[in-house]
Amino acid sequence: MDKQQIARKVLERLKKRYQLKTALTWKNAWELLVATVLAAQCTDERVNKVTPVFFEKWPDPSKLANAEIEEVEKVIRSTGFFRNKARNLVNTAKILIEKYNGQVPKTMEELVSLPGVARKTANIVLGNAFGIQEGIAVDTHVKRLAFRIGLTKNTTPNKVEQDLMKIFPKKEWSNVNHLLVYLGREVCKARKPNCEKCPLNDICEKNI
DNA sequence: CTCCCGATAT
DNA sequence: ATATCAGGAG
Repeated sequence: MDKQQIARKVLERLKKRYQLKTALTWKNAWELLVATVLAAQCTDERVNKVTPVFFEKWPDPSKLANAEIEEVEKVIRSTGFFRNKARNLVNTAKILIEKYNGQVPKTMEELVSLPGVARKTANIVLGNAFGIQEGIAVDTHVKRLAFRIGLTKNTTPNKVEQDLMKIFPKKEWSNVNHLLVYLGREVCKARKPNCEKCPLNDICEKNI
C-alpha cells in the first residue's frame, strides 16, 4: 500500500469520527489569528477560557494596538509564554493598523512577516478564516502522527509539511490538520498512545 | 541549539 | 518530579 492509499484511508476513517473545523472559539480572522498565536504550547481548551475576556476587551486590532502591555499579559498569563505572546500580539495589531488597513492579510508572505506568526499559524488562519489552502499546518500533533503512521521520515515541521503536501490532495490540506490533531489528542497521544482503540491501527507503521 | 512559561496528566 | 500542551524567535 503506497502513501497515497494510506492517506485516502486516513481521511476516510477520521472523517467519520471527527469534525472538520478547529476546536478554537473564533468568529472572524482577527479572533482566529489571536487564538492561534495563544495556542502555542497550550491546549485549545485553555485558550478558549482566555479568548472571551480578550475579545471583550480588544475586539479588533485598533483596540489592541492601544492596550497596556501589562494588562494583556495579565489576561493571557495562563496560556504560558505570556510575555512573548502579549508583545507579539500588540505589535501585530499595530502593524495591521499601519500597513493593512486594520485587516488580517490573506497571503502567506504577509502573515509570516507578523511577529509571532510562522507557517503553522499562517496556515491555520488562511485555511480556516479565508478558505485558502496554501499549505498544511504542522503542529506538534501533526508532526508526531505523520511520523508514527509512516507518512514521513522527517521530524522538522517544514519538511513534514512538504512531505504531507505531496501525499494529500490540496482540497484536503486544511482537513489533514484538523483530523490528525483530534486523533492525536484523543488516541495517538504523545505519552501513552492507545493503539488498540485507534481507527488507523491496521495501516499504521507504529513508528513510536 | 536555547529560551520563553503556566497548567495539567502521569 | 517530569513530560507535554494546536510554536516561534534569536
